[in-house]
Amino acid sequence: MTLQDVARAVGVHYSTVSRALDPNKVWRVNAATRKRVEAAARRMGYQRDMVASGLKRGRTHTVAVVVPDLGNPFIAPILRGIANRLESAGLMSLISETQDDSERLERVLDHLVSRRVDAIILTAARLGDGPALRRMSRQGIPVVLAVRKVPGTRLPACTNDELLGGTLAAQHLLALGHRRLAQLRGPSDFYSTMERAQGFSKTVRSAGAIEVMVPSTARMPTPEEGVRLMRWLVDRARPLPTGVFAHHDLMALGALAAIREQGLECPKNVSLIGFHDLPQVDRVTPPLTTIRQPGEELGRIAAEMALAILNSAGAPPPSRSLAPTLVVRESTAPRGPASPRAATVRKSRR
Amino acid sequence: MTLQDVARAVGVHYSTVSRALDPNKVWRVNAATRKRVEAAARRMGYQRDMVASGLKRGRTHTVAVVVPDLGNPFIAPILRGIANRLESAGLMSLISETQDDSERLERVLDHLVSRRVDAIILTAARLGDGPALRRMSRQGIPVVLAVRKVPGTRLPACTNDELLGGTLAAQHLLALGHRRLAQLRGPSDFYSTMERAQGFSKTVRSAGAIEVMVPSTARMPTPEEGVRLMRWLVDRARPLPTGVFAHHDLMALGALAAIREQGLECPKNVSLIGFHDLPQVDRVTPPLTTIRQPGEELGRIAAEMALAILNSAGAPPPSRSLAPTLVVRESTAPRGPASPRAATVRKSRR
DNA sequence: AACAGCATGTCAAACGTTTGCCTAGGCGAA
DNA sequence: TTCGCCTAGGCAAACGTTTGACATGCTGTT
Repeated sequence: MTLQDVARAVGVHYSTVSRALDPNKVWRVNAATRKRVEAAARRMGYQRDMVASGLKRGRTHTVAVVVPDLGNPFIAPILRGIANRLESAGLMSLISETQDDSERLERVLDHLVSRRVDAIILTAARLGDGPALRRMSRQGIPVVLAVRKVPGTRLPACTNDELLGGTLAAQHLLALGHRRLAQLRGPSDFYSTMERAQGFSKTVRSAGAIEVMVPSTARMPTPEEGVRLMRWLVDRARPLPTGVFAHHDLMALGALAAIREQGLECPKNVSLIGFHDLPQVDRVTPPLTTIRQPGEELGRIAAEMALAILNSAGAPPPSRSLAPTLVVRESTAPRGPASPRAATVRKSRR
Repeated sequence: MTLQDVARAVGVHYSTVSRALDPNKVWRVNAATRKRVEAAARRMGYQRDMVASGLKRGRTHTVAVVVPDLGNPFIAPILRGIANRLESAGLMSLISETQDDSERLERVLDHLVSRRVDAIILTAARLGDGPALRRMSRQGIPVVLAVRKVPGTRLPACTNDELLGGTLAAQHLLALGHRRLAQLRGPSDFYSTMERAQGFSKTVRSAGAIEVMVPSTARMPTPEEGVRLMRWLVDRARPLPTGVFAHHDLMALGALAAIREQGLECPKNVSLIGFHDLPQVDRVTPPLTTIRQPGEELGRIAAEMALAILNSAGAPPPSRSLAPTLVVRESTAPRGPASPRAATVRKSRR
């Protein structure tokens, strides 16, 4: 079923059919023939071959979405935002997972230039991804960053306002009266980790409160790493901070388990605040106080930035950062008097 | 950067370059020239244009993955299984979401034929999707079903063994001594709902226990619908069943809330078992007993079925159903003596 | 010496669109 | 009538690959 077939049926040249079916070229054809062509095309179930069209026009109407980990629940809404926004513009999303592996990212990117995707949306880049991305730009493929920017590149990015996120977390804990705070940091090669940490620390410091530094950061944002870092705090920090900010809800969930495993209670002995507002964290015990990131909107805007580049072929759009919001639930509480029970437990561990 | 460019650099005809770079045709070219071509190609950073190749060969190396709802957490692992398996075979996945809307599915499918995808993997079809799928088959595009089959089509499917899932749920509750059971069913136009319900009912019946029928089914598998159906049970079922099977973890989560809201306790007054083993349901209170479906494997196998069709161009592979497993946690417990507290509460509601 | 057979390359026609350019009328103005 | 303009449509050259058919030169056989 090609233009030829339709043309034969109508009795015109196939180039006429092509034009009749192209909204941008339809003025070149008589209204009456257009009608006939449209009717025939519909009747025969003709569908333009986007592959041939892509070859000729150099536009595949395809955007690659590269994610580190499809299993991470906070990716899903972003993907959704991207896919839906693109679809409404007639583009589709080609997805691929890098498993947070730089070498795999390089392979994937090469493959994508081979597929002549119109643009690449890279979610959750790592700090070291700069060079690979520059290669793409040199090939002329626009790259848009979502979720995490990578410094040292001029790429447009749509991110959370991580600084604000860290600040909100700190402000909340401070407002509850906590004076001794700590954070369980995410992987050190995430840009987001740097900024979140900075927002938090700065706010704590300028309020004159104390931040207990956990020497290590998470290797990956997982519950297991949350357990590990929280255990360090419970084991080594004297006195125990009463307010803790975990850089990822999954880590917070792990921290919660670690707290319990040491005979402590949240929020009685320690208030805990997470990040992302993943689905179901409102249903754990205690329901998690967290910083909500607007995932779907983030994806939508990243897609819009990509579209803007494609349509204007001009200057890259400015980066945007979206404000996260504080969601107060029950894992944070006003600082009570020092708990004798906690003291006992701490002693018992030496 | 085309074959031409490389050819010029090496001093051969571009068709020779094409062959030198194609593993299936490389025997047609001298080892020495092959080396020179490869070197030049690498040096110049040549990447075969898959669009042109796709046009010529009629293979786009692209498989469409159609999902109902990217927000549903049990989709993510499936997507992952598919994407990774396809990628290891050199194909990529084009995703699109239908929002469980049949009309939108039709539009998407049309678009996909236009893109000449090699195959379509449709996850979570609804019972009414048959005709649209038949259209695809007529166009010659192989369709593989994942997660849910649609009866009345001969399409290969990779699904859970839903019958077994329902059976496991019932057996577990029966083994705990429960004699009065109920299920909160999923949407009635899901094939999975039918089978799960049947597996459950049959097992209950043949054990001589009683199934209290909830007259309504969920409109969507959401917590809200879980609340609604569970409320019906608590309000209207006399005496209250002590073992309840929710067809989806999200519904179970809702049911949990409904149970609590009525002053009852899980698992003391009612044992609750879910389905899917979504992430984090082991961290709610009480940790949810559930039926685990092998999501990633399910996706992987669906992808393999698609690949099998593409490679053999012959008979469709047989459908497969994967065995789910029972994951016992703390939302189910042996039936205790009738709880006086529960009785009180029930009275207080009249 | 003639020739079959083989190894290696080149040629050119596809694949289905898009699009710049050309042509054939029709029309109004000079 | 002649000219120029306009509209509508046809023609054919791309886009970058793939691949059957063909050309060339060489080897070994008779």
